[in-house]
Amino acid sequence: MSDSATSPAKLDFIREIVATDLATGKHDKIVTRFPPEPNGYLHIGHAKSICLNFGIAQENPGAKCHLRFDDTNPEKEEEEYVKSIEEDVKWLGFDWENDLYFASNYFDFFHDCAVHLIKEGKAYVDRQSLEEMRAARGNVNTPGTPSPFRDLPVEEHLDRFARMKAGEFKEGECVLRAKIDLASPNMNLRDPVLYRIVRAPHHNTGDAWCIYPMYDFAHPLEDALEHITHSLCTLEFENHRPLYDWFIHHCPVPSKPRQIEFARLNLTYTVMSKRKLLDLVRGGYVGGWDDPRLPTISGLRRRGYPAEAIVHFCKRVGITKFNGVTDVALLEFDVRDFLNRTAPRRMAVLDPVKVVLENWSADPLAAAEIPNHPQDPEMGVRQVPISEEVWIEREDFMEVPEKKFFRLGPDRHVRLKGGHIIRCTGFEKDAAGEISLIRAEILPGTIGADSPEGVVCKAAIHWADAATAVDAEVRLYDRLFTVQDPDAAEGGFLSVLNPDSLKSVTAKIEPALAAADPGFACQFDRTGYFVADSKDHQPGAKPVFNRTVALRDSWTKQGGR
RNA sequence: AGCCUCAUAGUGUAAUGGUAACACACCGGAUUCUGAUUCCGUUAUUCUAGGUUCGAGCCCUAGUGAGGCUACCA
Repeated sequence: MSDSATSPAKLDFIREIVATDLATGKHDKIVTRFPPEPNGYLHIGHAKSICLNFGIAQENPGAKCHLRFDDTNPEKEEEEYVKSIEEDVKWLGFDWENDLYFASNYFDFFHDCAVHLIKEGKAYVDRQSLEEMRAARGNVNTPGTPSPFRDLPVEEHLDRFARMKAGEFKEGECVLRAKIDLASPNMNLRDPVLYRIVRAPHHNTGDAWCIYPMYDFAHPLEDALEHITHSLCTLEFENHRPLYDWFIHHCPVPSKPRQIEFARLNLTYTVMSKRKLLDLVRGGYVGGWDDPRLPTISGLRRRGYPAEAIVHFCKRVGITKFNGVTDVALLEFDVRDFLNRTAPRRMAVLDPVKVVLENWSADPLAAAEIPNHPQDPEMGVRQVPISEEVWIEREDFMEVPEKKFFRLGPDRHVRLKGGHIIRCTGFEKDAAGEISLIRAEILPGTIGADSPEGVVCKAAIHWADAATAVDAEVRLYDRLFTVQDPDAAEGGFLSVLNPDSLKSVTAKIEPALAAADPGFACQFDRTGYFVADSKDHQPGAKPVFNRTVALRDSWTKQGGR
């Protein structure tokens, strides 16, 4: 991976700003942060943000990136999510070192800032109902109208806020709002809510608090407290920036971070909404957050996607303000590219048909010596047992070969990869008309040798020795969704779940593959490779893959993507 | 509708105001004991209309199109 995408030559607009701030002396040390809310598992979209924030920290001497949990809403957040997020960030290869923070540890500071704003006459406790507030906010065409509580004396708001904190009110009875501009064309500035009452245990602070700060209020304060220099977030927060700056300006904060927005990652055929992923998990449509059909980091990990490939992909898609949809083929290219270079090969037959080598004794071979990687000799070779009966892929034989079919058929030759060239001498069918047995003869002396004069052998196929192959459950994964915009489909996104996203077959796998991992199962995805799904999906698990399915796609030229 | 943001091959991105390029995808060819990989090649791009300028993808104006905002979520 040493192409231009990873070289420092190109700077995206955010890195450009960082470089300028360094050059002009505005900052001498850069601090970024990745601030997930622990309300679900991380997905490939988060990976883009992680690579950006931690990437900038890695690229600039003395810079660092914090991992901060933005846990200001106790109703949605759980400890399980905190753990999974830490694990996923680490797995991607990033390190926050000692800079692990929780917004919930700043609750006292947020509260002090709120009191400060009230004293300054810039915040007030509103006792209107939710509906009243909504109506009074107006809409994009009509300005809002002031709450009757807006201009009560400061002391009264101070008292009221203290009683909110003390738990004297019910949920929804009152909120603390900033006093900004009810006529602003930017709805975010129409006296946004700062604090609301939530009676729910917090994963970190328990029941110490019954009032919780809103994102718009808390986030700039969190950034300032941690001396974040560049607070990078997605485009939907553009309209929130004036508010972000307002809080930085009016609260007693120790630094002045700058919010910069970039486009979130959208992938074709991929649902990235946390809400929808939650629905899939809770509804039992998938096996869990780490189901390999999900675009979660943990799902991709189980699917066999290497972290390096994901990171490289994130660098390649770049950082802009253009909200587009990236073809998932770009991601798959990186996965293929990485696996192709690093994964040792093994053979497995997914849809086996037995071949009897009738003249086996003419040139018997105890074990075929097969390279672990076709281009990398350093990966060595392995001995694959072979005997007079082998399994081959059903689709590697055609009773009546098509024009461009190069593999086995009646009286045709094919190479058993690493072994002999064989010639088909006959076949049997079962009652259903399916091929049940293929008869063949080996061509003695063809191991490690070119085809003899006059023998046409244009393909090498994979196989498994019938005597030693192990039966293994192989799961075939395809995309979970069949269209790229599930919302557009009738009946919501669940109606476009791909029924073929998961199939299971019993395959014949070579002993070396079976021995690699006792909990072994195989997966196939459209990247075209088998990858190991060790059941405990250890970060270090080495994927292995076989060519079979890699070729299936191009053989059939199936569209369907 | 008001405000904010964005607009470069099919997709994602590059290009101090100076020859529009890279990757993926596609198509064609060569090599190949994986129809993979590798290698070579083809096709195709600045939303529209004005303006500034010797010169505009870049600056200005208007239009068009797309996304965001009208939560006691983040």
